[in-house]
Amino acid sequence: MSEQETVQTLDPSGDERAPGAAPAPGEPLTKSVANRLRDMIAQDALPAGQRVRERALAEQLQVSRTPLREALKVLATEGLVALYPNRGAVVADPDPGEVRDLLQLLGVLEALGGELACARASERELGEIAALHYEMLAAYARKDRLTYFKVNQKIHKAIVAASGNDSLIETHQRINARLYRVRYRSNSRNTKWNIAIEEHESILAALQARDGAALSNILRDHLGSTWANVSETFDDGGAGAGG
Amino acid sequence: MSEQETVQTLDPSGDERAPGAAPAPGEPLTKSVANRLRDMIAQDALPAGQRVRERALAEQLQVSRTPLREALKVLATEGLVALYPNRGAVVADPDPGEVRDLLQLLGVLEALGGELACARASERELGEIAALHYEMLAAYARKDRLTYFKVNQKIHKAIVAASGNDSLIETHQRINARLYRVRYRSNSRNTKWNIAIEEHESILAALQARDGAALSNILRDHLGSTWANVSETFDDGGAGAGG
DNA sequence: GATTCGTAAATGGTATACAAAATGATATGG
DNA sequence: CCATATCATTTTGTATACCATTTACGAATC
Repeated sequence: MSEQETVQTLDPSGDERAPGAAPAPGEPLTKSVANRLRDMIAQDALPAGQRVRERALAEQLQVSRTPLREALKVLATEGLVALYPNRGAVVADPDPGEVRDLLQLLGVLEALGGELACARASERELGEIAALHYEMLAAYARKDRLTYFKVNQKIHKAIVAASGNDSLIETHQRINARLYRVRYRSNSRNTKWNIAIEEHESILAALQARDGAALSNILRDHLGSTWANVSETFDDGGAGAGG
Repeated sequence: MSEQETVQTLDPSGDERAPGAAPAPGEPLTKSVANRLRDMIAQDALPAGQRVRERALAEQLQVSRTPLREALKVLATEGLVALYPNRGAVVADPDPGEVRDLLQLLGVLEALGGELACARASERELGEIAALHYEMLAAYARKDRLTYFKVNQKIHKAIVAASGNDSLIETHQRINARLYRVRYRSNSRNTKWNIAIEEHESILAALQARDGAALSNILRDHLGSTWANVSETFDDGGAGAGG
């Protein structure tokens, strides 16, 4: 029960919005449904690899098949589900190689984000990131893995957001969403927690020094460490880890 | 007339496939329609900023509104059209700032692609890229801007493809598609053609030397040059160019 | 003459109905 | 007992119909 409660608060966007069926007025159902599906995937209400039955899900969400199908097309474009012609949709279940590729991609996205953030971020933004950093340290001290994970996500999101590059921000969000579940799973088993903390100290230092080149390198390496952790959570120990 | 003929051969995918209404058997209409819409946008059959009338376009494409609407949702997710609730879809018309952001993003994507390509590309792949390079030089010698543009696109696509990172390849393709029209327009007016050629010589040299770090930097700078050219094609000379 | 309000036409949003394909069960033959 | 073919059921794909919202046009009023 408490497990369910905890998971329900998971939110890849990092924003705290009502997860229930509270459609914004005037908002198209397709968009609302797509948001709800993303949450359901992040929370494992739609587990990876599971087939999606349109009628059943439409009934569950209290909408017709039309907006649900449109939403599934959107999620498929985002890579969160896979569409098989005449055989429906399946929640994406990335294999180790794909996760590795995505993390590599995320690495350069965050590297650019950090570089731009150093050049453009306001003192207000840097202060907020520092605050999140200390929030994260607090969660680490309490060994509160869930809070740590959420705050950690917020930090990386905040750094990229400070870049001011909207296309980068959106792409980063998109790729990150595809990795959300895998990273969440990895977070609950990660044994090299202290290393991640050390790297985050470097991140904050470079950011506050506005050393874009340094931050860029650190962030890329940091995502490399993430792969090292995530790959351990795969049964085969991480096929394709070499490179 | 010849202008139309020329434009009809434009193809952001770089592949030579039939542009007409030749739906693959068993392929969902949504996918087919989405492909056709992408082509129409690339070819200016759907000009940037133009409103999309669902009923008229559905009739023109000989499909019902349902698959067309699903395709529009996909294109909107890709950033090729903008959706306004209850007011329909408009073909995306990126402003200078957005183009600059997209090129910056494309720069790091290609930088990663080049770095990985140096490490992983087969001799066969390197040979093909070299061949494309000389094709490009031929087009340059003939001052054949259209061929130059298409081959240039193929080169960059081939480099990223040689990275072996599927997520990177797809993301690159996605971002590139959003820039296609703007870059095509820029290509036909570009006055610094020789600079681009010189940069491409460096690209090929670094690639053949498998110098990933060098290629990475060159590609990022190359996209910076692209922005320098593209920004000139905006009426205001490129607002937001500073940074 | 300009502006505002009202009405009508058009457009997008959603639901439903129908058609085609795939899945699974069952029966039949080896 | 297993393999295979056939048929019923289920599910997806597409088209159409209906409703809500927006927008354009015109008339009435200030």
